[in-house]
Amino acid sequence: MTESVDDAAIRELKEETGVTDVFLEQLYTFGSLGRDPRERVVSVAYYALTSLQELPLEASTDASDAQWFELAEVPPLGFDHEEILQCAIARLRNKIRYEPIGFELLPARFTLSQLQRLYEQILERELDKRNFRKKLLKMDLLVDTGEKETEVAHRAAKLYKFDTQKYASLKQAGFTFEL
Amino acid sequence: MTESVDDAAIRELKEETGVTDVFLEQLYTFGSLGRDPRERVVSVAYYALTSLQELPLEASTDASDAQWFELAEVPPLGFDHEEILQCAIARLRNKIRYEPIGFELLPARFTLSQLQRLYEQILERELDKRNFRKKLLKMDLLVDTGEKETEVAHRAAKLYKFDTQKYASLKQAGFTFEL
DNA sequence: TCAAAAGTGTTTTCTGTACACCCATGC
DNA sequence: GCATGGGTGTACAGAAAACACTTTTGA
Repeated sequence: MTESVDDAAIRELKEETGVTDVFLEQLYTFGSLGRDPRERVVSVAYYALTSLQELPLEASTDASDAQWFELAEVPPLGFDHEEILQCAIARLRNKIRYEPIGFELLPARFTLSQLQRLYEQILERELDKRNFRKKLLKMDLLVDTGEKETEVAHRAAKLYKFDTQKYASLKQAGFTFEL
Repeated sequence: MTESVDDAAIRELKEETGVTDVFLEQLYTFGSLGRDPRERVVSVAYYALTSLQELPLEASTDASDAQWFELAEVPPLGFDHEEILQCAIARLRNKIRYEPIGFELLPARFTLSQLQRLYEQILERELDKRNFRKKLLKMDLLVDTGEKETEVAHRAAKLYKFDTQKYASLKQAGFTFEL
């Protein structure tokens, strides 16, 4: 009674996974009859995006019931939770095409190849390396941090970060991020 | 307890406005504290699209509290209902660009000019007549009904209808409607 | 010196945009 | 015959797509 639905989502995410300060957005409200055979339940589902590399330690190591799975390896889920998951994936696939949410799934500094692999996995198709770089760099929303990868057994790639401020002001002015 | 949230939306819409059998979609769930100062309320909002021309008679004439307004003439709304309305408009503006929901706001048979005016009003910018027609007809989703407008004081325009079947199968095959 | 991924330009094709006039109809 | 909106094609520019080799680095 004293907590907004958004705040409840933030709290639950933290309690179950230890994850805080990430992209979190309301997904959909599931309200069909019989989704839980025990009683009538309406669920306001949320989804969060974060980078595995930036998970808080406790999230990956503590002994809670929550675990991380590769999408292809998610075990059978209870109730209508498979439907909810598919709904979230559909949202991500749509949204990533016209909003820069891909960056939420990467560390703050990332290489262009990481970014490209991310898009390829989510969109489930291959992208041309040169065209991909051309397009993204032309938007002028990626900042070269001057740093490079370390501990790789090949030529080290430049690390970029996403210019959130600049995106916000461009968006204000009617610009649409589009891949 | 015995009605799904979707069904409740369908029922409410009918009770308040007499409108049935229209596009109806869940919009967003509003769950902040204090949205209703009297008590804690979580609202699952829905929005519907229909053509004024196809409204059932009782909807426009009966003496219920519900009324139709031009968007620019909506009076001050209670609680956070202004926010909800803006959310619906934002959804419509986004969605109309990549899904064929504009047709939900027109009669089953419509002219290309009607369609263009609709898009211009929702997107709030002018479109070029020739380019608009070229693009839409090229998608091959509009069927010429062979009929024409009547009772107009100028050359009568062809009436088209949207090919829902064809769109469904194209969509299946990966096609995306885009304006 | 080899393996592995980083990085880089040009050409061709397609798509979007700009633009102006004749046509049909009712009054 | 005139006012009103219906209907049509072309030229140009910018974006998307196709495509292959050299560079850097650690092992």
